Amino acid sequence: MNYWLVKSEPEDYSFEDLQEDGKAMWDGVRNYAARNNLRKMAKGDLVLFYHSKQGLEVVGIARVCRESYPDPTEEREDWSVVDLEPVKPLQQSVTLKAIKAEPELADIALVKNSRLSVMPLPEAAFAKIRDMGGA
DNA sequence: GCCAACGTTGGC
DNA sequence: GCCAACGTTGGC
Repeated sequence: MNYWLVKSEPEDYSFEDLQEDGKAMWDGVRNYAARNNLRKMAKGDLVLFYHSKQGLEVVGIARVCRESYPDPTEEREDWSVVDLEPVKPLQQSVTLKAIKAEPELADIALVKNSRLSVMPLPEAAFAKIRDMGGA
């Protein structure tokens, strides 16, 4: 089991949207590092859902319900998608500020590389943020 | 709205 | 293969 974090602008697609939809095809990733991370996801892996731009906080937990497959909206280029389903929202969202205030989270990509939209998380970091969120 | 950080493109 | 120019992301 691996752990991940994905970003989405809530104006574009929020965790609430994922809950309403029941599942979502995670398309639109156009960054090779992020794509390669998508491709390493396995069914059942857990994913923290982060709201970028507005919110700047981890708001919920999702799960990979379909492993990576070629992006059906893209015919010419080699991009990938996965399907995600909601697991549950955090009781309280965990802000970027709170994450940055935790020394043990100082090395995660969310802090180190603010532009990466799909990133792996060490299990300990996943557990820490989940616990901070009361889930 | 600004701009730093990062990734990509393309000329050489 | 290098690197300057450009475009995009996302925190502030």
